[in-house]
Amino acid sequence: MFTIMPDTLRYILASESALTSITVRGWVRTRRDSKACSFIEVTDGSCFKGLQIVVDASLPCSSLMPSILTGASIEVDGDLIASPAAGQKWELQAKDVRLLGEADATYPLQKKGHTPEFLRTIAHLRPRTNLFSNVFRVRSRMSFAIHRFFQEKGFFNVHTPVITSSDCEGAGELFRVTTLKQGSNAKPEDDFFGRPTYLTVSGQLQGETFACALGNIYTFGPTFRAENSNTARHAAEFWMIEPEMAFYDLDADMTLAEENVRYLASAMIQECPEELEFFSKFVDKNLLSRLQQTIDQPFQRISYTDAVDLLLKSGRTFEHAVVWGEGLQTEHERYIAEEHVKGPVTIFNYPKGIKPFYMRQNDDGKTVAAMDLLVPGIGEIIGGSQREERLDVLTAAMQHHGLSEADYQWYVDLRRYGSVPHAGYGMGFERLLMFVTGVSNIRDVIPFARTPGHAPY
RNA sequence: UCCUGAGUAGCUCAGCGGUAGAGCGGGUGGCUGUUAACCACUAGGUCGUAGGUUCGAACCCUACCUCAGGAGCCA
Repeated sequence: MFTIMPDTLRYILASESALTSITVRGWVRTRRDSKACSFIEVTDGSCFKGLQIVVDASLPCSSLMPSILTGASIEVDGDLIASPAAGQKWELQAKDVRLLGEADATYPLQKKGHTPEFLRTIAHLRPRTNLFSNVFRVRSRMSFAIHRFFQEKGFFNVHTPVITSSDCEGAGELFRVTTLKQGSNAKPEDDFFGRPTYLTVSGQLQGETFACALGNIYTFGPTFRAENSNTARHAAEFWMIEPEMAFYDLDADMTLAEENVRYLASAMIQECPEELEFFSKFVDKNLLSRLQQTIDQPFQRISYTDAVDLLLKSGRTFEHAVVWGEGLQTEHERYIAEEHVKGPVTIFNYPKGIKPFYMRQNDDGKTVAAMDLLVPGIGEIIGGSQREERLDVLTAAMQHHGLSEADYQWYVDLRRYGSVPHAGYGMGFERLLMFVTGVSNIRDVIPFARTPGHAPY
């Protein structure tokens, strides 16, 4: 049907001059009729803006107008001319309009605002809305920016497995992967892989093996947690970026994490200006200033011990008591990021009792070289650590956590053969997207959200 | 999983013991280089589900389901 690749609206709307005899394809947003002509607003997804098409009532194709309802797909031949009316620079003076696919009155997306909750129930159609087309264009560009950030620094992208038999301890509940029939009493040895396997909760452990070979690596892929978490910030399937760097200590790790967040805030401003304008106007009025502040101001770093002190001295009464040795609660993190620092902040050197076995023990004997990067409004966006590279300390920690060395033999081998200091972190891609778009629910920044009890597509 | 709140027309909501309502969207007619156009008319509902209280329940009670906000777990 199409002999040439059609020009997108992104290209056409950026035109410096009028264009004759072009063809446009897209989906109808609205149609308004007047006596002499009809106005059709069309979008094709290539950019936020749509194109106004003017169909003269004298054209034969004007008889199609009653069937050109919101949601229909059309193809239009015409000339791109300067619009005589306010509201748009260009418009397409139609010569012929063809209806490609009609949409009747049952089309759920009307010419009016819809709630994100309703749009979640029609996840197959919501990318056609202003909000979601903007979100998913940003998602694509941020994904590319992440690869660019690491590739420009010479990092290698490693594809760690999705199916794994190792539990990255501390990361949460796992989804079991099996070919055994429900209710069968077959043993794990009879299963497809001859052992229990799961969907990965983190590529970190495998990432470490590649860092200890290629130097600096990163993973970027789907991650699965079977936690019964029902919040705006958790999904059972999400995408995570996990860099792992040989010869990095915690300080270098934190520096990279900060640079990473700053780079992506900058990419948002530079590469998604139309989308940013939309989000700043309709989603989060403070978005632009928050991104600008992220770029301009140095990130603060506060040790866990100092964080506990400042919380105790804040004069605030918190719902959960502030106790050294226990995790910081959401209200504590929010106070630090949103009221004390008023910007991104990294908390480091957490008590070892609340952190997993692989984090490097500090000389004080009480803390480990762990860090969390918190941003206002979202909380933890990055969590990382320097890894324990000393064989004896690692095996002792494993014993203390009740883990069998045999299960982690390959991981321990990294400390047995040419061990080096190394560090890494995990950044939640969806949380990053929430940060750069202002969208407040994780279900609205991932194409098809998987949350407890919900996987309809 | 816990706490709180909400489920009424395709969508957004009002009604809160006595005949089921509005705006948007759809249809019909009118007007207009219109901008989520405007004006008039019109069609459209087992009031989340199941029980209960009552002469009478969308409204009160109980259970369940779903969704949202907050909490925990974390990215």
